[in-house]
Amino acid sequence: MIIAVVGPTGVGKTKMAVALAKKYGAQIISCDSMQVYKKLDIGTAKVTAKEKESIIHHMIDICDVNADYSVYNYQKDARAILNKLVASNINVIIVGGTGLYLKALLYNYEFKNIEEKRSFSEFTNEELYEMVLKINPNNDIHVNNRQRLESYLKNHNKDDGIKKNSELLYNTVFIGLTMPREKLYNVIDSRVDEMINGGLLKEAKSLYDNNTSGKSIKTAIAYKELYEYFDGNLSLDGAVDLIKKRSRNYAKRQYTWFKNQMNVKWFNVLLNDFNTTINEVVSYIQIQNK
RNA sequence: GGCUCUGUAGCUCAGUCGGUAGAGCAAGGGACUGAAAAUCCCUGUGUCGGCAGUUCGAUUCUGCCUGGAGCCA
Repeated sequence: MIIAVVGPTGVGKTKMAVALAKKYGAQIISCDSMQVYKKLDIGTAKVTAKEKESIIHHMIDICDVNADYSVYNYQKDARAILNKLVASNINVIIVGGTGLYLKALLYNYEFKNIEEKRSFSEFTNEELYEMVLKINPNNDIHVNNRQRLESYLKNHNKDDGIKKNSELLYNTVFIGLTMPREKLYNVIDSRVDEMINGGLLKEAKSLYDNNTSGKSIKTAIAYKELYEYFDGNLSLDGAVDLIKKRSRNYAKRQYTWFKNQMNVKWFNVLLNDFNTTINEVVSYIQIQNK
């Protein structure tokens, strides 16, 4: 049995995953693009040893903060684990908020091995767009989306359109956790405050002092803003507000993905009565497995 | 008390030489195959502080009232 627990940041996915893992004797595979990195603990809301409740968690702390980890690596690594667990008849709970990683793990996404790393810095957006159009006349990547245009040009192999109908490869029950938007935003805001009070500044400062500056730092919300603060470009309050804002924006994007990319059954999370939510989810899973 | 500036979208502000307004951010929706906690797309009617005057017509000019900021006493 494979269960995927999805939803925006801050809804309680970690807690739900552990509860379900205990219930079904399952192991957990994390599906989070930032929790794969070591040393990014507080800011990524990584599960603590205590929260794990001795459930086995995979795909957390698997690479160096300075490493360049991507969906390509994730798919390879996570599938290896998933296949092994499935073969051993062990139940699996996949939890995480990184939609693309989840999809790459469970659907027929295919990535090529890239040898040469081409640079496209000499081209304008329009030129890149034309280049993509030549390869794929049905291209629907927007001209302004340079990042994706470059990515397409780097990764496509002649005559194969990157886009394929995505097909689910593993029989999976998708559980989505949600709550009213306003409530979620309040939870996110106060969670950021808790992180700050819980040692996030110290964690980020020690990375900063060690000149840690990989892709992870540039991408991860909280770290990139605190680096701006350490550099003197932002006040502490300004940085904290930015972290909150970007976390909220991120949560909204997560909803868009999970609502439209996969068939998710949504459950409203009751903050003061999480057990009720757990029971609802469990009874839904029971029905699905009949 | 006097002088000056100011009150326009949830926020910061533009603007209309008089014909009822527009950006950024927020917010909402969407896309997504190697940065994905990323990147990008779409969506802007709001008594233009209140009342009155001038005018065919005022958010725009004038007067008064009122909220805010500063300077002088």
